[in-house]
Amino acid sequence: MNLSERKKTILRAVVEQYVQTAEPVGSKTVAAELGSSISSATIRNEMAELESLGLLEQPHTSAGRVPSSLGYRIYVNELMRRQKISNDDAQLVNSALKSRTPGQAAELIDEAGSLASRLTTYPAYATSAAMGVATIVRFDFIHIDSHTFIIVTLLNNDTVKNKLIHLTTPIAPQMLTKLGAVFNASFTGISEERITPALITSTERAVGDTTGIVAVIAGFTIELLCEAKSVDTRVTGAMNLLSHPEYRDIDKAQRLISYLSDDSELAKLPSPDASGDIKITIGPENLADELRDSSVIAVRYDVGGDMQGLIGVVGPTRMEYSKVAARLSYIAQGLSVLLAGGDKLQLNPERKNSKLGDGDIGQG
Amino acid sequence: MNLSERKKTILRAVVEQYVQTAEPVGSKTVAAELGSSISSATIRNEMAELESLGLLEQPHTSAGRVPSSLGYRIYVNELMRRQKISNDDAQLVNSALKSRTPGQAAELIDEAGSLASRLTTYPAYATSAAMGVATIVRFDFIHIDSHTFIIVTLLNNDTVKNKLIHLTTPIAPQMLTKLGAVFNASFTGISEERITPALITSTERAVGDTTGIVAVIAGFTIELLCEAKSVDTRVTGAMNLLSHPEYRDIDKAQRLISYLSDDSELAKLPSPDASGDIKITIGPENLADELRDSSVIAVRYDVGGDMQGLIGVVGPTRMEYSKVAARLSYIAQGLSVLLAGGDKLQLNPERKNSKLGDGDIGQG
DNA sequence: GTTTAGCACTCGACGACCGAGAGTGCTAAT
DNA sequence: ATTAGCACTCTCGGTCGTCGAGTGCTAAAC
Repeated sequence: MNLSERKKTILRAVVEQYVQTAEPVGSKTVAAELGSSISSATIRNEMAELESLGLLEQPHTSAGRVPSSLGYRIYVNELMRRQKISNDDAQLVNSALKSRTPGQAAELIDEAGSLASRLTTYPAYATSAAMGVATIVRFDFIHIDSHTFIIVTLLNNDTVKNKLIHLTTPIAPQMLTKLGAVFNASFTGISEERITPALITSTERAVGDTTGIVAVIAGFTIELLCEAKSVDTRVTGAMNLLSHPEYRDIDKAQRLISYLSDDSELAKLPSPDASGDIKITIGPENLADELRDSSVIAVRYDVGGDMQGLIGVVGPTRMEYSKVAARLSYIAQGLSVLLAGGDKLQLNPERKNSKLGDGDIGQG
Repeated sequence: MNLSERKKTILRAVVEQYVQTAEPVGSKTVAAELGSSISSATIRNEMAELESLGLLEQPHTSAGRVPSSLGYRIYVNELMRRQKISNDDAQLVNSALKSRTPGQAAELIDEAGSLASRLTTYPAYATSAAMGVATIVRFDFIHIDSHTFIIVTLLNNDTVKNKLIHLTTPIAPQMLTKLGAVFNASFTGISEERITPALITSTERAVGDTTGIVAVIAGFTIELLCEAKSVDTRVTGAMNLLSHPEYRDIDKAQRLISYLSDDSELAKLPSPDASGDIKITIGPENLADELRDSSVIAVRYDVGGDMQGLIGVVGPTRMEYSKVAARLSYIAQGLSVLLAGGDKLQLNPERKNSKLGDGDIGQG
């Protein structure tokens, strides 16, 4: 959109003022804002033109102007000044993320979501990092007693999953050893859909299993791999909505909140194309009807390999886009570093209570 | 409280009517309700007496009556008719609880909380079953490669926890074996506070550890045991509040919601004394100021041994106490059965995809 | 003595009305 | 092209009066 420099200045002033006060802004206010280099009358003319261009709207005659969603779009694309996250907030993010024990990816992501919602005062959503293809790297079967053993599996994303199995019929330790050998030979490095009934039957024959234990372990494996592949989305701080005037209408707030609690809908939320990218969708740009007068800001974080996730917030179109974007990116960046950086344990004989990964996240 | 039969009938009618309509109920309405066996004038007199007894209140002259919290108390103690859960709802609970893979206690409890909130339309809270004393039954260390190994621990509540450790300095498989022997000898069967620095130092000396690896494993153990002992409370369906007229006032709703998001406050919520018991606290009976005009219904579930948990809902004093209590008990009962019933795996060569525990919950 | 019909009274809810104030668009002067 | 001035418009907040639900009281009926 080709706007005169003055129109841009005015549009920016209107947006920024409105974002702060949530009330239609009039020509006089803008004039004051702009240091009275131009009179309110001139601004009135300009604002009328901006309105006919579809960038501003009037709630009613004799009210000030409010940015239209197109207006916000122009603002976001061309007018917005990039903001840096404040030191205090950066500190907060760093310490919150680091307080989580590494290796607990899911919790780390939850924490990131909660941070996002606290730092922006909007509901936040975070999806767990999904991996392209999940496989098992290694199986171990730990014999506890004649009726009990533990399955321990190491996945290709460096997480360990286990399951305690109680049996009604006894199982011999030798059988477990045999199972271990066979599973490590045939079930490692393959994706979930390659664990076929045929594979299971042939494995049963190989170890001479007539009890169905092979099928149970295989079933557990499939479950694990599915779970590792699936993204699940968590929403935090939904009630933050209530503190914003556009959601004073309880029904409106409730509609949005219930939309946000629907996992299948959540999956359709906009997502940026590249890592670190910020995707902003404003009002009617959103596909979902429920988001027609809300905006969504999402950033992507990557975790080496082909794992990646999303973290974003939902709020009124009247949003501090710049601030929110800065904070989200910072959190996403921190997540990437912590998740990808690995949690190599630096042993240190001096210290008694070794704590993990003290690397800095580094500000962006 | 000694009330004439007629007063009881009237009080019950007022409570039940008010619970349904959320509007002050007048003498005429009660008369209609009671099949016009008594006139509205008589009821007016009775209601005036009930008011002077402190069981009813008038929002203002010339409005109908509303139960006072004392009124609700009498209703709950003496007047309420026990309700049974509907078949549909019982079905819903059964299938929802059973859909969770057993052994995942935390998820099961989450599901129970979510059920409670859906079935009652109020925010629900559920605490994980806490065990009196947590100890480790067994350690296993799985050697992956020279710099990596897995800690697998079996706790006395039959859960398995693991952690993947990446080292910057190599570790020999023999060392792991030695560690296994020592940890199983000295760190099993003891509670967290008995893992002292002295014990750690002596263990380090016993295995000849100069790298601090013993301290790391001990630290992990302490963390685990603390985690196992701690109860954590989850709240679900907080936004359900919004659909009830007493929380139309956004600020009021927000106050309560933010109260419910405070873990330390949550711990103070009322809890029943015995398993299966239902504890109902009405309005000002609640200790917390934020709950002064809300009611809390909580039921306890037990899981063998000394593990137990809580599941409850928070809502306006104008609550369908009977219905809510019935549903909560049913859910708690289901939880108890599923959690305590153990998840013995019945092997069955016929079936390919063995599923677990199909026992019925049984209606109560 | 208890119950009931009748009636005057009270008080909040709802809608109409009105003035104040903010902001606009237009016109004419700079 | 900009600006001062002005008439006009529309919302917001307050006041006022009506309406209706519900009460308490009194007196009659059972």
